[in-house]
Amino acid sequence: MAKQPKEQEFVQHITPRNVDFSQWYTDVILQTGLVDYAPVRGCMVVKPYGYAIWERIQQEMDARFKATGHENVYMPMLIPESLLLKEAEHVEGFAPEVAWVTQGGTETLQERLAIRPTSETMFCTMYAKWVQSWRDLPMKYNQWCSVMRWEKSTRPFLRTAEFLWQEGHTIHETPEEAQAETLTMLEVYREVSEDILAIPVYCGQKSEKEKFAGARATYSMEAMMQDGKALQSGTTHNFGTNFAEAFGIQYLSREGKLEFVHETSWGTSTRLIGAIIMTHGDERGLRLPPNVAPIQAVVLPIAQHKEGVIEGAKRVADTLAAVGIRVKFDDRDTVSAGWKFNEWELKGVPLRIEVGPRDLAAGQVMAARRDTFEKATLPMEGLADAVRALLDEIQASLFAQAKAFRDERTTVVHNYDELKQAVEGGFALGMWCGDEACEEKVKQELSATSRNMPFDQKPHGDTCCVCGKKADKAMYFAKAY
RNA sequence: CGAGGUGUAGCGCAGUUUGGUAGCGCGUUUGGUUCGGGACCAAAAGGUCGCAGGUUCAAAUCCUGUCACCUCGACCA
Repeated sequence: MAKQPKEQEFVQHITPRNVDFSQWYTDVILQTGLVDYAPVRGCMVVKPYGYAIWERIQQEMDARFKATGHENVYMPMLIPESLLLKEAEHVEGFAPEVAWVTQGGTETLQERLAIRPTSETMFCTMYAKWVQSWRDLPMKYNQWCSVMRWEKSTRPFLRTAEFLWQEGHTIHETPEEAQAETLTMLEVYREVSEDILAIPVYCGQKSEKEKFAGARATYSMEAMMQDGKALQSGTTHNFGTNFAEAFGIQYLSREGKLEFVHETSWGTSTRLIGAIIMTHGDERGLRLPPNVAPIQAVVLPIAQHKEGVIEGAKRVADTLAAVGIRVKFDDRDTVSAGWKFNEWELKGVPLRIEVGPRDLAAGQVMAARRDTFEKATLPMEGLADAVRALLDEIQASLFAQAKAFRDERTTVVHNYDELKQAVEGGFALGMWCGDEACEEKVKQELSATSRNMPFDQKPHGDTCCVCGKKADKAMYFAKAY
């Protein structure tokens, strides 16, 4: 084989993750072609392979949004300053990182326009116009868009100045409905994270200190990365009537009285891609769970210059594609088979299927798993079912590995010493008195933060793991991205 | 945004201390041989040394500024 392909970068070795996790992450995202750095500070270019993963996440999320009664809309990217100023806590929270448009063409604008850091204010403005009666409620809208936050330090997928996300915004008649919506969407996020991305998460409520600017209550799902740090990978908020009061979103109730609506919002972003990388990746690169992988199986003809091999391998690929498996048929003759093995391993394709002359003669194929590197011969007969079963197994195995890692590094702590030790490379679950001073102390001294308060945890005693005072809530603490 | 580090060919790097013709490996192009885990031989092409100023007869090398990336803090999704 004389010629080599353009995709040269794949030759480079990846820094082992246990040596320098940050460098490993950078190596992986660049070498797998997920993203490239943009000529604009803090911005990333999402390349085809990275965008394909995002499209898979979108498909899974969007189907569940529809199934829970939401519709997609699109709001403008520019928000007049006056709108942004209406909810005091909200402005205060976002002001430091808003980018402004001050000029249109050659004219200086009368009122500057914010490039949306989030769209609560825009949705509220429109909802105030659209709602008249209790019969108009609920309104449950979502939008897929990008937002901009002028961040000081950035990393592709984890924190960038502009990022892709979805933001759901809903308004309801009663506090109970709004609360149910907030928790339902958190459950949708958990399901996508665990069932599709194979990322186990801790769901719970944020502390007062950590909640969203303008929210009455914020909930999050927190995933553990392979360096033991927490990644907040989805949030839902119950605003109560905070924004409704600021924006005058009122309706005539069943009793004929003017009432404020109860509002929620919820979001997940391309940060989830960062979570996939840092949860599953290894020394060879990405490991994509089959349910989110743009390519679930790559079919490689082996010794493809020999007669009938390409045709035989193509039939295998077609068989799998016919039952809906996402297959890539790689018959490039410009690189060796060994080259392709390494390239697809780097890109994290869950299953590699080799079809050579000997396999074709024997009526079988060779299947190699990306998660365990195990190889098995599969008979041609009933191949699609066998491949499906293998993909399911890989999906389950990646989740199990991630969960075992997380559970092993989650420590129940009873006092400050245990807390201190636990947040070095993992999560601490302890009782907390609810005092912000304790969070501040942990942040200052241990550079860890409160993550969330689990719903389903029984208290492990009743003394705060930070100050020792009486406590009635459980709280996860961890260093976080 | 604070402290430290890096920026030289598509990629990875040497050269900078002590200023004096721009180097190496991989990749790329062409020809040939190979082909079940990153092939081999031969020839060739490829760089205003991150960017902008300054010092000097002369700057990759010294000075100033600036941008990007990496590490550790602060802030946040």
